Amino acid sequence: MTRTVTSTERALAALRELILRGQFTAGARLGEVELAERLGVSRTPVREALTRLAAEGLVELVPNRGARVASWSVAELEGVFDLRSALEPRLTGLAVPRAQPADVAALEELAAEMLTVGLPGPHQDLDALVPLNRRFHGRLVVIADQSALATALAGAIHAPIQLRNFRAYDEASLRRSLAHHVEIVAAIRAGDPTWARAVMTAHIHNARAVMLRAAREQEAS
Amino acid sequence: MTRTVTSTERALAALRELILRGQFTAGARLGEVELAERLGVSRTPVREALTRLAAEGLVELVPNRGARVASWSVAELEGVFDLRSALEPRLTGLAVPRAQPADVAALEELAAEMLTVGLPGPHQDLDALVPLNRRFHGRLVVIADQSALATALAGAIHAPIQLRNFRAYDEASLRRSLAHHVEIVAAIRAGDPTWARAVMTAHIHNARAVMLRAAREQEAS
DNA sequence: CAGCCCTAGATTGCACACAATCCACGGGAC
DNA sequence: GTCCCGTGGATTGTGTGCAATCTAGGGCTG
Repeated sequence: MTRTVTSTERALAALRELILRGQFTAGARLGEVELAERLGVSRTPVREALTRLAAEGLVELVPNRGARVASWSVAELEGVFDLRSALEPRLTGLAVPRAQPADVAALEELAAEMLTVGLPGPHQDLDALVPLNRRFHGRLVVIADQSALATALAGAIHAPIQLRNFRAYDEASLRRSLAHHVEIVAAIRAGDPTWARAVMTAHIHNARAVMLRAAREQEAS
Repeated sequence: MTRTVTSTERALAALRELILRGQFTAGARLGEVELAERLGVSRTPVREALTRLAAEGLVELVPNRGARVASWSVAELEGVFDLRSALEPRLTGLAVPRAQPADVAALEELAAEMLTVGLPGPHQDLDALVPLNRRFHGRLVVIADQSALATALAGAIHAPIQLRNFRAYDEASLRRSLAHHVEIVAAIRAGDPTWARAVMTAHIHNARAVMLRAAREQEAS
């Protein structure tokens, strides 16, 4: 009894993955016919996928002029990180009392794996860090089980995709970021929401500093 | 040079207005053909309007089973108000230094008008309160000019539409709510973001208490 | 009589064709 | 040379028909 999946869903998932993986440069035009051919469906599901991605904030939709991959100015990025720092610590705090042992184990494994591929050494692979990071933060959202918060966050977490790799991080910031994940797991294991919230706040502000620096450099060029 | 509007936009605006005005009961089925006839367009723009409204959180979209007017459980409502109390005071604080004299005047007029139609007396008209309230909060969003925050809020502000009239308010709560609007304008005029944030926080928690009580009663029935 | 299957009607999902709109590129006027 | 305007090609917007899917109801089986 495999649930049949509609073309729209496939197009949506495929497109989101393409964008998140950075297959398009920020601001790149997304022609409907081109995407339709590339994904092997007609324009109709492509259009629907595009409007949904626009709602997620991944693409920008201009009437009569089609879709572009979303991009953010430095000012907008500041707003986005401001938002994240309001929402994500709160979400983390809510997740603490709800986390099951399986959740903690999963988070712990993700955090450990990120240490492996994130730190300098033979296993370093900064690109592998991106999906792991997404899964870590995504898991927290699932645990918290707050649909309103989740949808509100969805629009914000995708924002820094244009600086989507971790190459923007200097080594000190990267080590901090990886350590934060581990510490968040520790706080959850200890059942201490205040601790978890605090670390998440630091985590986001650390990322904010890195991203804004990178965005400023990029904007200056 | 009147900007031509697409059928989708008209359908979107019309549908949103219908839902917000409470022309449908919460959970009501929204058939595509029925809406298409009612709005005088084909199914295509209706479908697109529905997906966009789903993104706004006004309708729920189930694959192969169409659209329904969104509804919220008590638990979800709690989450929504939690979210609003995190975002809207912050937004209000950001709006304070940005408000122009014209903005303050507009807010003041709205607050005054709400007093007129809200308080018991010959001019009382609780239904007229709804759009005024929307305009007041919407104006604050415009003034703050924070697109990320605005989109995050958009999903939350529509939530209580099923209890969309102000009849759920007991008189004390209603008086408080109306007074809050006036006081927010005073705080903005004084250029005091802390004051504005505080009143907005109180405003939302006041609404939260009313709405949750109403929702519980409704759910119990 | 309860439960299951199967069919019929209704509804959504998708593709395609045509209409409306936009954008780039020349040609002309000043 | 610069600006304006018109035209052609490309792209998005919309209508419609058909396929896929769901839901309700009746008849069959145990």
